[in-house]
Amino acid sequence: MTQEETFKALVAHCKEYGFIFPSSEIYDGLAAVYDYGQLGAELKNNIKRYWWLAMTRLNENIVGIDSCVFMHPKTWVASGHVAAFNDPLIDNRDSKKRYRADNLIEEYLQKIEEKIEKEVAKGRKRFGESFDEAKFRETNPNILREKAKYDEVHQRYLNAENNNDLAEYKQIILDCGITDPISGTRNWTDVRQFNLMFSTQVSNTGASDDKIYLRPETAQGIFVEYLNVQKTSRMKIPFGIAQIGKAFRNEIVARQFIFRMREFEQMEMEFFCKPGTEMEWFAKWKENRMKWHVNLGMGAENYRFHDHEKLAHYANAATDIEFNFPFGFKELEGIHSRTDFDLGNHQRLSGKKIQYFDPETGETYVPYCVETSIGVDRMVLAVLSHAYEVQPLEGGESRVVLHIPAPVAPVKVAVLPLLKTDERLTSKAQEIVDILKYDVAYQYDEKDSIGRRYRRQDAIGTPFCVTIDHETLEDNCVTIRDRDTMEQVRVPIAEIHDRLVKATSLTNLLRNL
RNA sequence: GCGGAAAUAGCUCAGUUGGUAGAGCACGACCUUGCCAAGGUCGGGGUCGCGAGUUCGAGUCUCGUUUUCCGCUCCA
Repeated sequence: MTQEETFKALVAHCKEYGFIFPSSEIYDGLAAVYDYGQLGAELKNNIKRYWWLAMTRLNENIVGIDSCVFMHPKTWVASGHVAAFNDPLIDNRDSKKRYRADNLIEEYLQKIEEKIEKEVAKGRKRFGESFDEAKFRETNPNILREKAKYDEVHQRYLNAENNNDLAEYKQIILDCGITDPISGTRNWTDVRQFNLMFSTQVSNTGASDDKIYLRPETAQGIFVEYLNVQKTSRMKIPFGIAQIGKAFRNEIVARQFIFRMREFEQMEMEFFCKPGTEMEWFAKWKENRMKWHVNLGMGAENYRFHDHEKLAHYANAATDIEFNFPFGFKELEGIHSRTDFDLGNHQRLSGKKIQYFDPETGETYVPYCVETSIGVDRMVLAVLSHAYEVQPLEGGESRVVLHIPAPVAPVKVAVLPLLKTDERLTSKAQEIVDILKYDVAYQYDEKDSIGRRYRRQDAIGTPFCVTIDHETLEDNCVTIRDRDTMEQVRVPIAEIHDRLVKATSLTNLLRNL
């Protein structure tokens, strides 16, 4: 299978076995929205737990919070989201290219200015020393014509911008005869606003400006709670605040399964430090985060850093951790040095002092911030796409197996009586379930042949199968079958609890960090 | 958003020139079997994505629409 076919097979597999479903499928689905099923939810929760414990328990100076999707509208003015993502866009049907409508008009105006300057230059050449530029500009008919055109279009453009009048943008483009620089045609679509942020309104204010946004990132929840957390936790710089939560972005094109969804989940940590030390922390968190990823055991060669050359409006250093997805190396996590951009802007807009008094040096400053930001859904996709294998077996057969790292696998162990018709075996199996169920996610299965049951567990990534056979009744031992090697070992029932907990809990993963 | 392709049972698919919707797997019951997807019998499950149109008659032809995939585009 090609990588593309494998990816399609994975998507189908996720649906068939209850990991991930297209949302609202009975109504034909909703584009780029997916629901997590019974197994996907367990997998996702385990991944979140791994991150949360690695952040908040392994670092004494990091605490976790849970802030709301709804935030005061000024938040998004402070963060720069309102200003940065309101572009009116237009497509040319012939070249299939998309442009910012305002840029097209500005370029047109610029060309008029150039024409005027050209005319002025001509006049200067013609009249030489005696050239009166000011008078020439006021009297030359060519210039006056261009100037009038410029003023009219400019005024309409400003009005359109102020009123956010999309139809007027298009009318200006049509009236000015602006053509596509590539196709040279005027075959334009309507102008559309692609605002990144979803909005809704709170209805109890009665005001006309009661629009609020669904947060496009969880980070701002951390920034606006910075003062509360810093004071109540008695944290001293440097310290961090972690959060897991939903975020919403109205992507123009949301595709590639759960890689880019309009509703998604983030795990973000903002680490506050003294200005001037941010590059040290940036380097430390790069290393720390990469270690967290590689520690999952999916192969260090499948990760790489990608440093940003073009920096976002808030950053003075930025890198991505990319993962080798079936469709290539793509961003899995971002690590940004955000300076004091966010806290500084919140201080300015809220009028609240967001400053830290350093008791050791006696300095007062707005802390700098290093952010680690990872998409939970992308992490789920990384795990699933790495885990999926159609493995050839002896005799020309094959099995579909998910090599999910045991500590994040949705089901850790399957308890299987060899025969369902022998009550001694099924009751023994129930005893084993009772031993395991408080600490280990399990499935009990007595249906179909033992081989078929093993394959079913392989398909959902269960790392271990415990099988109860007739010998068990004699020697109180069971076999534990390994998902990846398909090998079996015989183990006393008294040992299985500790053995399985050790092999599947997050604890050992965390110990290696 | 533009262009191309696709949509039939839970899954993978077949369905002839337009003429009574099928297979395998899966699912349920029973029989047989028992360590890597065994066999048998019986059974449940589909307004053929949705909506119009053409036609005596549409899974099949036409148009629209939704969703998915691919390419472009976008992605603090």
